[in-house]
Amino acid sequence: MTSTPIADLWPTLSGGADTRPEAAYRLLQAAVESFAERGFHATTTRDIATAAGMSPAALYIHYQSKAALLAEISQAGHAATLTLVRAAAGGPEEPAERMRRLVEEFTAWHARARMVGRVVNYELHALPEDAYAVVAALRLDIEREVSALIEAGVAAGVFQVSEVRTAARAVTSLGIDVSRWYTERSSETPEELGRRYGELVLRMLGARV
Amino acid sequence: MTSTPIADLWPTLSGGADTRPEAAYRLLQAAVESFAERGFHATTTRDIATAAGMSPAALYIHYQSKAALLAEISQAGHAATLTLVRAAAGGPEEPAERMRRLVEEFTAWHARARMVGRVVNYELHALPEDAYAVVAALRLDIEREVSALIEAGVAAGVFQVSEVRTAARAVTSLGIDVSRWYTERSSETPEELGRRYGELVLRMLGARV
DNA sequence: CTGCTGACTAAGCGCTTGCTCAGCATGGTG
DNA sequence: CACCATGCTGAGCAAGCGCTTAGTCAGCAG
Repeated sequence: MTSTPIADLWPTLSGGADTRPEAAYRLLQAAVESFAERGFHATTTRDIATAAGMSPAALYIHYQSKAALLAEISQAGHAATLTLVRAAAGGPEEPAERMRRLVEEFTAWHARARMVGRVVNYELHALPEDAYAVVAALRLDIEREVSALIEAGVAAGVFQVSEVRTAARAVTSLGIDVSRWYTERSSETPEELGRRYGELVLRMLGARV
Repeated sequence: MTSTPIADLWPTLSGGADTRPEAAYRLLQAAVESFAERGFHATTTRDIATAAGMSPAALYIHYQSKAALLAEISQAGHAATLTLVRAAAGGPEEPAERMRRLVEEFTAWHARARMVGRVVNYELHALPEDAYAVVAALRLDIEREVSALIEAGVAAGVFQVSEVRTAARAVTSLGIDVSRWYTERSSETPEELGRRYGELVLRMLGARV
Protein backbone atom coordinates (compact mmCIF):
# COMPACT_ATOMS: atom_id res chain seq x y z
CA MET A 1 0.00 0.00 0.00
CA THR A 2 2.24 2.81 1.23
CA SER A 3 5.72 2.31 -0.12
CA THR A 4 8.18 2.19 2.78
CA PRO A 5 6.88 4.60 5.35
CA ILE A 6 6.93 3.43 8.91
CA ALA A 7 9.86 1.05 8.94
CA ASP A 8 12.12 4.11 8.83
CA LEU A 9 10.66 5.33 12.09
CA TRP A 10 11.26 2.21 14.11
CA PRO A 11 14.73 1.31 12.86
CA THR A 12 15.34 -1.25 15.59
CA LEU A 13 12.44 -3.22 14.13
CA SER A 14 13.50 -3.20 10.52
CA GLY A 15 17.07 -3.79 11.70
CA GLY A 16 17.15 -7.21 13.24
CA ALA A 17 18.18 -7.59 16.86
CA ASP A 18 14.93 -6.36 18.36
CA THR A 19 13.06 -7.91 21.23
CA ARG A 20 9.69 -6.68 20.09
CA PRO A 21 7.67 -9.42 18.35
CA GLU A 22 6.84 -8.93 14.73
CA ALA A 23 3.12 -8.91 15.59
CA ALA A 24 3.54 -5.64 17.47
CA TYR A 25 5.02 -4.13 14.34
CA ARG A 26 2.11 -5.35 12.21
CA LEU A 27 -0.35 -3.77 14.65
CA LEU A 28 1.57 -0.50 14.49
CA GLN A 29 1.50 -0.47 10.71
CA ALA A 30 -2.21 -1.26 10.63
CA ALA A 31 -2.90 1.48 13.18
CA VAL A 32 -0.97 4.07 11.18
CA GLU A 33 -2.94 3.35 8.04
CA SER A 34 -6.30 3.24 9.74
CA PHE A 35 -5.73 6.35 11.86
CA ALA A 36 -4.49 8.22 8.79
CA GLU A 37 -7.40 7.26 6.56
CA ARG A 38 -10.33 7.31 8.95
CA GLY A 39 -9.07 9.18 11.98
CA PHE A 40 -8.42 7.87 15.49
CA HIS A 41 -12.01 7.90 16.72
CA ALA A 42 -13.47 6.30 13.60
CA THR A 43 -10.95 3.47 13.86
CA THR A 44 -11.98 0.49 15.97
CA THR A 45 -9.66 -1.91 17.74
CA ARG A 46 -11.28 -4.59 15.57
CA ASP A 47 -10.18 -2.70 12.44
CA ILE A 48 -6.57 -2.63 13.59
CA ALA A 49 -6.46 -6.21 14.83
CA THR A 50 -8.14 -7.60 11.71
CA ALA A 51 -5.78 -5.69 9.41
CA ALA A 52 -2.87 -7.17 11.38
CA GLY A 53 -4.37 -10.65 11.00
CA MET A 54 -5.31 -11.17 14.63
CA SER A 55 -8.25 -11.17 17.00
CA PRO A 56 -9.11 -7.95 18.87
CA ALA A 57 -7.82 -9.34 22.16
CA ALA A 58 -4.31 -9.82 20.79
CA LEU A 59 -3.87 -6.08 20.52
CA TYR A 60 -3.81 -5.79 24.31
CA ILE A 61 -0.92 -8.18 24.66
CA HIS A 62 1.35 -5.71 22.84
CA TYR A 63 -0.18 -2.34 23.72
CA GLN A 64 -1.96 -1.07 26.80
CA SER A 65 -4.74 0.63 24.86
CA LYS A 66 -5.77 2.06 21.52
CA ALA A 67 -4.50 5.44 22.73
CA ALA A 68 -1.11 3.93 23.56
CA LEU A 69 -0.75 2.92 19.92
CA LEU A 70 -1.49 6.49 18.87
CA ALA A 71 0.98 7.84 21.40
CA GLU A 72 3.76 5.59 20.13
CA ILE A 73 3.13 6.57 16.50
CA SER A 74 2.96 10.26 17.33
CA GLN A 75 6.09 10.31 19.47
CA ALA A 76 8.19 8.29 17.05
CA GLY A 77 6.96 10.36 14.12
CA HIS A 78 7.76 13.64 15.83
CA ALA A 79 11.15 12.40 16.97
CA ALA A 80 12.03 11.34 13.42
CA THR A 81 10.99 14.74 12.07
CA LEU A 82 13.02 16.61 14.65
CA THR A 83 16.08 14.50 13.87
CA LEU A 84 15.70 15.31 10.18
CA VAL A 85 15.30 19.03 10.87
CA ARG A 86 18.27 19.15 13.23
CA ALA A 87 20.51 17.37 10.75
CA ALA A 88 19.70 19.86 8.01
CA ALA A 89 19.64 23.01 10.14
CA GLY A 90 22.90 22.22 11.93
CA GLY A 91 24.96 21.49 8.85
CA PRO A 92 28.22 23.23 7.96
CA GLU A 93 26.88 25.00 4.84
CA GLU A 94 25.77 28.60 4.68
CA PRO A 95 22.19 29.37 5.83
CA ALA A 96 20.50 29.37 2.43
CA GLU A 97 21.92 25.98 1.53
CA ARG A 98 20.90 24.56 4.91
CA MET A 99 17.39 25.93 4.45
CA ARG A 100 17.12 24.44 0.99
CA ARG A 101 18.10 21.04 2.31
CA LEU A 102 15.77 21.35 5.29
CA VAL A 103 12.76 22.15 3.12
CA GLU A 104 13.65 19.47 0.58
CA GLU A 105 13.84 16.76 3.20
CA PHE A 106 11.00 18.02 5.38
CA THR A 107 8.71 18.17 2.36
CA ALA A 108 9.81 14.83 0.92
CA TRP A 109 9.31 13.17 4.30
CA HIS A 110 5.75 14.48 4.58
CA ALA A 111 5.00 13.17 1.09
CA ARG A 112 6.73 9.81 1.50
CA ALA A 113 5.46 9.10 5.01
CA ARG A 114 2.16 10.89 4.51
CA MET A 115 0.24 8.28 6.53
CA VAL A 116 2.43 8.84 9.56
CA GLY A 117 2.38 12.56 8.80
CA ARG A 118 -1.37 12.71 8.97
CA VAL A 119 -1.50 10.93 12.29
CA VAL A 120 1.30 13.10 13.64
CA ASN A 121 -0.25 16.40 12.58
CA TYR A 122 -4.00 15.85 12.61
CA GLU A 123 -4.67 13.48 15.50
CA LEU A 124 -2.98 15.48 18.24
CA HIS A 125 -6.30 16.18 19.95
CA ALA A 126 -6.86 12.48 20.58
CA LEU A 127 -3.57 12.04 22.49
CA PRO A 128 -3.69 11.41 26.24
CA GLU A 129 -2.49 14.44 28.17
CA ASP A 130 0.94 13.14 29.14
CA ALA A 131 1.75 11.95 25.63
CA TYR A 132 0.57 15.29 24.29
CA ALA A 133 3.01 17.13 26.55
CA VAL A 134 5.95 15.14 25.17
CA VAL A 135 4.86 15.75 21.61
CA ALA A 136 4.19 19.45 22.14
CA ALA A 137 7.76 19.88 23.34
CA LEU A 138 9.09 18.19 20.21
CA ARG A 139 6.94 20.44 18.03
CA LEU A 140 8.29 23.51 19.78
CA ASP A 141 11.84 22.30 19.17
CA ILE A 142 11.15 21.89 15.46
CA GLU A 143 9.76 25.39 15.20
CA ARG A 144 12.73 26.79 17.10
CA GLU A 145 15.22 25.12 14.77
CA VAL A 146 13.54 26.69 11.74
CA SER A 147 13.32 30.09 13.38
CA ALA A 148 16.99 29.98 14.37
CA LEU A 149 18.01 29.09 10.84
CA ILE A 150 16.00 31.99 9.41
CA GLU A 151 17.59 34.32 11.94
CA ALA A 152 21.02 33.08 10.91
CA GLY A 153 20.15 33.83 7.30
CA VAL A 154 18.93 37.31 8.18
CA ALA A 155 22.09 37.97 10.18
CA ALA A 156 24.21 36.82 7.24
CA GLY A 157 22.30 39.16 4.96
CA VAL A 158 20.98 36.42 2.67
CA PHE A 159 17.36 36.41 3.88
CA GLN A 160 15.02 39.39 4.04
CA VAL A 161 12.03 38.79 6.31
CA SER A 162 10.03 41.28 8.37
CA GLU A 163 8.73 38.76 10.92
CA VAL A 164 10.85 35.69 11.62
CA ARG A 165 8.11 33.79 13.44
CA THR A 166 5.60 34.29 10.66
CA ALA A 167 8.14 33.18 8.09
CA ALA A 168 9.01 30.10 10.16
CA ARG A 169 5.32 29.25 10.40
CA ALA A 170 4.99 29.53 6.66
CA VAL A 171 7.96 27.25 6.05
CA THR A 172 6.81 24.46 8.38
CA SER A 173 3.21 24.96 7.32
CA LEU A 174 4.00 24.27 3.67
CA GLY A 175 5.70 21.01 4.56
CA ILE A 176 3.12 19.78 7.06
CA ASP A 177 0.22 20.41 4.71
CA VAL A 178 1.84 18.12 2.13
CA SER A 179 0.74 15.12 4.20
CA ARG A 180 -2.87 16.30 3.82
CA TRP A 181 -3.02 16.56 0.05
CA TYR A 182 -0.24 14.35 -1.34
CA THR A 183 -1.36 11.00 -2.75
CA GLU A 184 0.34 8.11 -4.47
CA ARG A 185 -1.25 9.33 -7.68
CA SER A 186 0.39 12.76 -7.44
CA SER A 187 2.37 13.56 -10.54
CA GLU A 188 5.50 14.57 -8.63
CA THR A 189 7.75 12.25 -6.65
CA PRO A 190 8.43 13.29 -3.05
CA GLU A 191 11.94 14.30 -4.04
CA GLU A 192 10.81 16.43 -6.99
CA LEU A 193 8.25 18.14 -4.81
CA GLY A 194 10.92 18.76 -2.19
CA ARG A 195 13.23 20.41 -4.71
CA ARG A 196 10.47 22.66 -6.01
CA TYR A 197 9.34 23.63 -2.55
CA GLY A 198 12.94 24.34 -1.60
CA GLU A 199 13.15 26.77 -4.49
CA LEU A 200 9.86 28.45 -3.57
CA VAL A 201 10.82 28.84 0.08
CA LEU A 202 14.19 30.41 -0.69
CA ARG A 203 12.49 33.02 -2.85
CA MET A 204 9.85 33.54 -0.19
CA LEU A 205 12.59 34.31 2.31
CA GLY A 206 14.10 36.87 0.01
CA ALA A 207 17.18 34.89 -0.97
CA ARG A 208 18.57 35.59 -4.42
CA VAL A 209 18.34 32.31 -6.31
CA MET B 1 -15.96 32.06 22.07
CA THR B 2 -15.06 32.46 18.40
CA SER B 3 -15.54 36.04 17.39
CA THR B 4 -17.94 36.21 14.44
CA PRO B 5 -17.29 33.14 12.43
CA ILE B 6 -20.29 31.26 11.20
CA ALA B 7 -22.90 34.01 10.89
CA ASP B 8 -21.02 35.23 7.80
CA LEU B 9 -21.58 31.89 6.13
CA TRP B 10 -25.34 31.76 6.55
CA PRO B 11 -26.20 35.38 5.84
CA THR B 12 -29.90 34.71 5.46
CA LEU B 13 -29.88 33.71 9.09
CA SER B 14 -28.07 36.68 10.51
CA GLY B 15 -30.07 38.85 8.10
CA GLY B 16 -33.66 38.72 9.24
CA ALA B 17 -36.30 37.36 6.90
CA ASP B 18 -35.33 33.72 7.27
CA THR B 19 -37.72 30.88 7.72
CA ARG B 20 -35.27 28.70 9.58
CA PRO B 21 -35.88 28.69 13.35
CA GLU B 22 -33.18 30.13 15.54
CA ALA B 23 -32.75 26.74 17.22
CA ALA B 24 -31.41 25.28 13.99
CA TYR B 25 -28.80 28.01 13.90
CA ARG B 26 -27.74 27.31 17.49
CA LEU B 27 -27.30 23.63 16.63
CA LEU B 28 -25.20 24.56 13.62
CA GLN B 29 -22.95 26.78 15.71
CA ALA B 30 -22.57 24.12 18.39
CA ALA B 31 -21.75 21.51 15.74
CA VAL B 32 -19.07 23.71 14.14
CA GLU B 33 -17.29 24.22 17.44
CA SER B 34 -17.51 20.62 18.52
CA PHE B 35 -16.49 19.16 15.15
CA ALA B 36 -13.58 21.60 14.97
CA GLU B 37 -12.28 20.88 18.46
CA ARG B 38 -12.89 17.18 18.83
CA GLY B 39 -13.54 15.95 15.31
CA PHE B 40 -16.73 14.57 13.81
CA HIS B 41 -16.51 11.07 15.21
CA ALA B 42 -15.56 12.14 18.72
CA THR B 43 -18.53 14.49 18.84
CA THR B 44 -21.80 12.99 20.07
CA THR B 45 -25.28 14.18 19.21
CA ARG B 46 -25.67 14.75 22.94
CA ASP B 47 -22.68 17.15 22.88
CA ILE B 48 -24.23 19.22 20.13
CA ALA B 49 -27.73 19.25 21.55
CA THR B 50 -26.56 20.11 25.07
CA ALA B 51 -24.36 22.96 23.80
CA ALA B 52 -27.39 24.29 21.93
CA GLY B 53 -29.49 24.02 25.09
CA MET B 54 -31.74 21.21 23.93
CA SER B 55 -32.37 17.50 24.33
CA PRO B 56 -30.72 15.07 21.87
CA ALA B 57 -34.03 14.36 20.15
CA ALA B 58 -34.54 18.01 19.19
CA LEU B 59 -31.59 17.78 16.83
CA TYR B 60 -33.57 15.47 14.57
CA ILE B 61 -36.39 17.97 14.13
CA HIS B 62 -34.00 20.35 12.37
CA TYR B 63 -31.52 17.97 10.71
CA GLN B 64 -31.86 14.51 9.30
CA SER B 65 -28.72 13.20 10.96
CA LYS B 66 -25.39 14.13 12.51
CA ALA B 67 -23.83 13.71 9.08
CA ALA B 68 -26.36 16.14 7.56
CA LEU B 69 -25.10 18.81 9.95
CA LEU B 70 -21.55 18.18 8.80
CA ALA B 71 -22.61 18.30 5.16
CA GLU B 72 -24.32 21.65 5.60
CA ILE B 73 -21.30 23.15 7.35
CA SER B 74 -18.89 21.80 4.78
CA GLN B 75 -20.89 22.90 1.75
CA ALA B 76 -21.59 26.40 3.08
CA GLY B 77 -17.96 26.80 4.13
CA HIS B 78 -16.63 25.74 0.76
CA ALA B 79 -19.14 27.91 -1.08
CA ALA B 80 -18.10 30.95 0.98
CA THR B 81 -14.43 30.30 0.26
CA LEU B 82 -15.01 29.91 -3.46
CA THR B 83 -16.99 33.17 -3.53
CA LEU B 84 -14.11 34.95 -1.80
CA VAL B 85 -11.53 33.49 -4.17
CA ARG B 86 -13.58 34.32 -7.28
CA ALA B 87 -14.10 37.91 -6.15
CA ALA B 88 -10.36 38.44 -5.68
CA ALA B 89 -9.15 36.49 -8.71
CA GLY B 90 -11.65 38.06 -11.09
CA GLY B 91 -10.94 41.67 -10.18
CA PRO B 92 -9.94 44.37 -12.65
CA GLU B 93 -6.42 44.88 -11.26
CA GLU B 94 -3.27 43.41 -12.70
CA PRO B 95 -2.40 39.80 -11.70
CA ALA B 96 0.05 40.57 -8.87
CA GLU B 97 -2.44 42.86 -7.15
CA ARG B 98 -5.25 40.32 -7.52
CA MET B 99 -3.02 37.62 -6.08
CA ARG B 100 -2.09 39.80 -3.15
CA ARG B 101 -5.74 40.42 -2.37
CA LEU B 102 -6.62 36.77 -2.84
CA VAL B 103 -3.97 35.59 -0.38
CA GLU B 104 -4.79 38.35 2.12
CA GLU B 105 -8.46 37.44 2.21
CA PHE B 106 -8.03 33.68 1.91
CA THR B 107 -5.56 33.73 4.80
CA ALA B 108 -7.58 36.09 6.98
CA TRP B 109 -10.70 34.00 6.42
CA HIS B 110 -8.92 30.82 7.54
CA ALA B 111 -7.72 32.62 10.68
CA ARG B 112 -11.01 34.34 11.48
CA ALA B 113 -13.26 31.37 10.72
CA ARG B 114 -10.74 28.79 11.84
CA MET B 115 -13.44 26.60 13.42
CA VAL B 116 -15.33 26.35 10.16
CA GLY B 117 -12.01 26.05 8.35
CA ARG B 118 -11.02 23.01 10.36
CA VAL B 119 -14.29 21.25 9.69
CA VAL B 120 -14.12 22.18 6.02
CA ASN B 121 -10.55 20.96 5.51
CA TYR B 122 -10.03 18.16 8.00
CA GLU B 123 -13.38 16.37 8.25
CA LEU B 124 -13.85 15.62 4.56
CA HIS B 125 -13.45 11.90 5.14
CA ALA B 126 -16.54 11.83 7.34
CA LEU B 127 -18.84 13.28 4.66
CA PRO B 128 -21.47 11.04 3.08
CA GLU B 129 -20.58 10.20 -0.49
CA ASP B 130 -23.04 12.52 -2.23
CA ALA B 131 -22.09 15.51 -0.07
CA TYR B 132 -18.44 14.75 -0.70
CA ALA B 133 -18.97 14.91 -4.45
CA VAL B 134 -20.46 18.40 -4.18
CA VAL B 135 -17.63 19.60 -1.98
CA ALA B 136 -14.91 18.02 -4.12
CA ALA B 137 -16.20 19.97 -7.12
CA LEU B 138 -16.02 23.23 -5.15
CA ARG B 139 -12.45 22.43 -4.09
CA LEU B 140 -11.45 21.81 -7.67
CA ASP B 141 -12.96 25.16 -8.68
CA ILE B 142 -10.93 26.94 -6.00
CA GLU B 143 -7.70 25.32 -7.17
CA ARG B 144 -8.50 26.20 -10.78
CA GLU B 145 -9.08 29.87 -9.95
CA VAL B 146 -5.70 30.09 -8.27
CA SER B 147 -3.94 28.25 -11.10
CA ALA B 148 -5.55 30.52 -13.70
CA LEU B 149 -4.44 33.60 -11.83
CA ILE B 150 -0.87 32.35 -11.63
CA GLU B 151 -0.94 31.59 -15.35
CA ALA B 152 -2.18 35.10 -16.04
CA GLY B 153 0.71 36.48 -14.03
CA VAL B 154 3.20 34.31 -15.89
CA ALA B 155 1.73 35.41 -19.21
CA ALA B 156 2.00 39.05 -18.14
CA GLY B 157 5.63 38.47 -17.21
CA VAL B 158 5.20 39.39 -13.53
CA PHE B 159 5.42 35.87 -12.09
CA GLN B 160 8.22 33.38 -12.62
CA VAL B 161 7.23 29.82 -11.75
CA SER B 162 8.46 26.55 -13.20
CA GLU B 163 5.37 24.49 -12.32
CA VAL B 164 2.04 26.30 -12.09
CA ARG B 165 0.22 23.46 -10.33
CA THR B 166 2.87 23.11 -7.67
CA ALA B 167 2.85 26.84 -7.06
CA ALA B 168 -0.95 26.87 -6.84
CA ARG B 169 -0.79 24.04 -4.33
CA ALA B 170 1.69 26.00 -2.24
CA VAL B 171 -0.50 29.11 -2.25
CA THR B 172 -3.71 27.38 -1.17
CA SER B 173 -1.77 25.13 1.18
CA LEU B 174 -0.39 28.08 3.12
CA GLY B 175 -3.88 29.50 3.65
CA ILE B 176 -5.61 26.25 4.51
CA ASP B 177 -3.01 25.31 7.11
CA VAL B 178 -3.69 28.56 8.95
CA SER B 179 -6.92 27.07 10.27
CA ARG B 180 -4.88 24.28 11.85
CA TRP B 181 -2.42 26.38 13.84
CA TYR B 182 -4.04 29.79 14.33
CA THR B 183 -5.52 30.44 17.78
CA GLU B 184 -7.20 33.36 19.48
CA ARG B 185 -3.99 33.85 21.39
CA SER B 186 -1.89 34.29 18.25
CA SER B 187 0.04 37.53 18.30
CA GLU B 188 -1.12 38.60 14.83
CA THR B 189 -4.64 39.58 13.84
CA PRO B 190 -6.11 37.72 10.86
CA GLU B 191 -5.66 40.85 8.74
CA GLU B 192 -2.00 41.33 9.73
CA LEU B 193 -1.30 37.71 8.98
CA GLY B 194 -3.04 38.08 5.64
CA ARG B 195 -0.87 41.04 4.66
CA ARG B 196 2.33 39.25 5.63
CA TYR B 197 1.35 36.09 3.81
CA GLY B 198 0.41 38.18 0.77
CA GLU B 199 3.93 39.58 0.75
CA LEU B 200 5.54 36.16 1.15
CA VAL B 201 3.47 34.62 -1.63
CA LEU B 202 4.26 37.38 -4.13
CA ARG B 203 7.96 36.85 -3.53
CA MET B 204 7.49 33.09 -3.76
CA LEU B 205 5.93 33.55 -7.19
CA GLY B 206 8.87 35.60 -8.35
CA ALA B 207 7.12 38.97 -8.42
CA ARG B 208 9.31 42.00 -7.78
CA VAL B 209 7.95 43.64 -4.61
C1' DC C 1 -64.11 26.93 24.65
C1' DT C 2 -62.32 23.02 20.88
C1' DG C 3 -59.09 21.24 17.69
C1' DC C 4 -54.87 21.39 15.70
C1' DT C 5 -49.77 22.29 14.87
C1' DG C 6 -44.97 22.46 15.62
C1' DA C 7 -41.08 22.52 18.94
C1' DC C 8 -39.60 19.96 22.32
C1' DT C 9 -38.49 16.11 26.09
C1' DA C 10 -37.98 11.58 28.79
C1' DA C 11 -37.14 7.21 28.04
C1' DG C 12 -35.09 3.84 25.80
C1' DC C 13 -34.05 0.52 21.62
C1' DG C 14 -30.69 -1.93 19.02
C1' DC C 15 -26.13 -1.88 18.18
C1' DT C 16 -21.11 -1.02 18.53
C1' DT C 17 -17.42 0.28 21.25
C1' DG C 18 -12.91 -0.50 24.08
C1' DC C 19 -11.45 -3.80 26.71
C1' DT C 20 -11.25 -8.40 29.73
C1' DC C 21 -10.75 -13.13 30.82
C1' DA C 22 -10.61 -18.15 30.90
C1' DG C 23 -8.63 -21.32 28.20
C1' DC C 24 -5.70 -23.46 24.38
C1' DA C 25 -1.62 -24.60 21.42
C1' DT C 26 3.24 -24.25 21.13
C1' DG C 27 7.98 -24.79 22.21
C1' DG C 28 11.93 -24.47 25.24
C1' DT C 29 13.79 -26.40 29.70
C1' DG C 30 14.36 -29.54 33.82
C1' DC D 1 7.89 -36.95 30.73
C1' DA D 2 6.13 -32.62 33.51
C1' DC D 3 6.33 -27.75 33.77
C1' DC D 4 5.52 -23.31 32.50
C1' DA D 5 5.93 -18.94 29.87
C1' DT D 6 4.37 -16.93 25.62
C1' DG D 7 1.12 -15.56 22.08
C1' DC D 8 -3.12 -15.90 20.94
C1' DT D 9 -8.52 -16.80 20.57
C1' DG D 10 -13.75 -17.01 21.45
C1' DA D 11 -16.99 -15.25 24.08
C1' DG D 12 -18.69 -11.57 26.22
C1' DC D 13 -19.29 -7.40 29.57
C1' DA D 14 -20.38 -2.57 30.71
C1' DA D 15 -20.76 1.71 28.67
C1' DG D 16 -21.97 4.67 25.29
C1' DC D 17 -23.50 5.48 20.60
C1' DG D 18 -27.08 7.42 16.84
C1' DC D 19 -31.53 7.68 16.48
C1' DT D 20 -36.79 6.72 17.50
C1' DT D 21 -40.91 6.81 19.92
C1' DA D 22 -44.78 8.39 22.62
C1' DG D 23 -46.28 12.05 24.70
C1' DT D 24 -46.24 17.18 26.72
C1' DC D 25 -47.19 21.87 26.09
C1' DA D 26 -47.55 26.67 24.30
C1' DG D 27 -49.75 29.20 20.71
C1' DC D 28 -53.34 30.12 17.61
C1' DA D 29 -57.52 29.85 14.42
C1' DG D 30 -62.40 29.22 14.61
